[in-house]
Amino acid sequence: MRYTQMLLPTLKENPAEAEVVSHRLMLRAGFMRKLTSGVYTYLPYGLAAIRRVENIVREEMNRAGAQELMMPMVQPADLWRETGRYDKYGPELLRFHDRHERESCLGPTHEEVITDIVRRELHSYRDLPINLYQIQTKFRDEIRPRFGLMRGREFLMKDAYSFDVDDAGAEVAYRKMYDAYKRIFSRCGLKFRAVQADSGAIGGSFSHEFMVLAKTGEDTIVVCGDCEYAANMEKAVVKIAEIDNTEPLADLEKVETPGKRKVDAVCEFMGIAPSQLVKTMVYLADGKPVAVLLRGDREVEDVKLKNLLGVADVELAEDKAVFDATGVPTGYLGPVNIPIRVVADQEVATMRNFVVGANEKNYHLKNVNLGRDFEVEAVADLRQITTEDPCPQCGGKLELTEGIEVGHVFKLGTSYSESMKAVFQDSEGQEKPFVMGCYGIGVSRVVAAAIEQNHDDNGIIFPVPLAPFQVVVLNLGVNDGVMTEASEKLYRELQEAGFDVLLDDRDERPGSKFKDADLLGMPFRVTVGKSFTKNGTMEIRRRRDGFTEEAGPDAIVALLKSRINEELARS
RNA sequence: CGGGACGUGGCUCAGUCUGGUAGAGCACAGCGUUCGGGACGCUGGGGUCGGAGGUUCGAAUCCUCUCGUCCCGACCA
Repeated sequence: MRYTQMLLPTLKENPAEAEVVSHRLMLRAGFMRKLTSGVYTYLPYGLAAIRRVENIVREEMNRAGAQELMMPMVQPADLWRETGRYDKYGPELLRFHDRHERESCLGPTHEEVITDIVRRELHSYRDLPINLYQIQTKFRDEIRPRFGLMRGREFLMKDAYSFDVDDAGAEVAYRKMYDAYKRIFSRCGLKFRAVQADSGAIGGSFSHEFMVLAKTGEDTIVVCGDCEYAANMEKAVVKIAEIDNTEPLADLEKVETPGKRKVDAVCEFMGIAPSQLVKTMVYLADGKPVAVLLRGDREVEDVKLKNLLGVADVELAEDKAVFDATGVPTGYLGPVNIPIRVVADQEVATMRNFVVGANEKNYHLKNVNLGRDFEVEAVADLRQITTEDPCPQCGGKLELTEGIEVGHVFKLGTSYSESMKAVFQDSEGQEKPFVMGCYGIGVSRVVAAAIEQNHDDNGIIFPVPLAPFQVVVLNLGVNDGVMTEASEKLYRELQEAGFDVLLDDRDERPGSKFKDADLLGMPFRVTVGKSFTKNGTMEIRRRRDGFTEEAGPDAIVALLKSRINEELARS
């Protein structure tokens, strides 16, 4: 491609609307332009990057035995009513009426449509297993679109759906997709982890999120430096050391602690460590107060609490709500004779002779013990994991990192097939619902994530497999016949050698061309400039680290080829 | 939906408090010089100041309403 013929509008300045790196760089590098909130036009350069991801996804899906099809974006409400989701889905589902007043919606996902197709066309166990996928634009009317392509309302997604005769088959299908996803993200040159996700009511371990590791991620994840373990912060299992605490139980003692409400203040006043104190946090679980006990230096993990209590929502109670529920001001709460439900983090059960609030203003209790002085309704893992905790799988050292969810694999079971009466006959002639799985990849989000993970102050640094062009050739002498001829020749030769190459043939000053080349992030740059005039050599520069070398016109194609292969071999 | 900020030429912004005939830089067009890390000079084109209503002799500026965008939170995967 010639730069002079390409719509590639780069911006010198940061657009005011973009905050995060990928968003900023995608606008600056002429990837896309916004039409309205969360909705973008993909310009040629951005589309080319998306196509790279698409092709990798397509190849690996096909390799895994899935078949591509394409489903409609406009879907009838009745289909969604069959699964009850037309009402349940919420305002993210964009609903509208067509000219005949038929209720319709824009597909945010396609379980209903695919299940409809399969129930119409497949009737026998002989047709199974099958895995169908599409790469298509989805629309979700997000509450707050943000970060450009990271959370748009319209986005490109690959979604696959598997249908099997039984659970065992579905698990095989799941595993195949899990493996395919690992190949896909590896081929994209991304650093990622597959983390166990909450599989909700279905249970088991059949839901994984694929997270690209990058600072701007929307989720915090815990990864082990020594093994493969990775989990969402909310789900990370805290494994506490087995302590055989044989410290003798001491007598309960009431201590005056005037004005000491915060953990630190109480500890300092009493001369103890926060690890010897148990704090009492009052939460409203679906509006009803529950006290949560945990060690003074720990934090409650809301999701774990929510799951334990089996409620839809938990929130930390305001001071007033706490007082209304317990008659005690915050800061002096404790589990002894508290009038509300009490649950405790597992760690509390290993502690002895600890300090708690006395449920009386300006007093705390010393030498309190679970079982002797109070009882709790449940003991469970309720706190946030920390980097001091051991890896729950191998005991290794944990790290916290941010992650961007780019893929999700999920075993669905029979919930959709049952509600939509999608059945087949098994080998004994029995009617059975299909056992389903669904598998998504946010294609446009992968591009954003790749940029989040691969950039520097000057712009994007594309991994070779995702780069719209592997090479940019800068002709610094468009008005110089010799340089232009050499550039054109190189451009042709590189194309013939199978590269995607951009020839910067604009009549611009060298500085502008260098800046744009860096911004656009192609892995290699070849400059035909003054060193060519002087001694007949061209310069190859690697975007990633600035490594630069010179070669003559006869050697340059071969050299570039080997450098690119090196890059491909790195990941 | 709560909290905050902002809408002025294609882009980044000043001007708004204190009303008095719309500015800068970049980009664009022409000419000249320049040419290996976003050059310089001269000339030029381009703006219903998001929209509507109001106050006023006079509104980008003050008031009311409205539309849109971004950020934080809740929400979602």
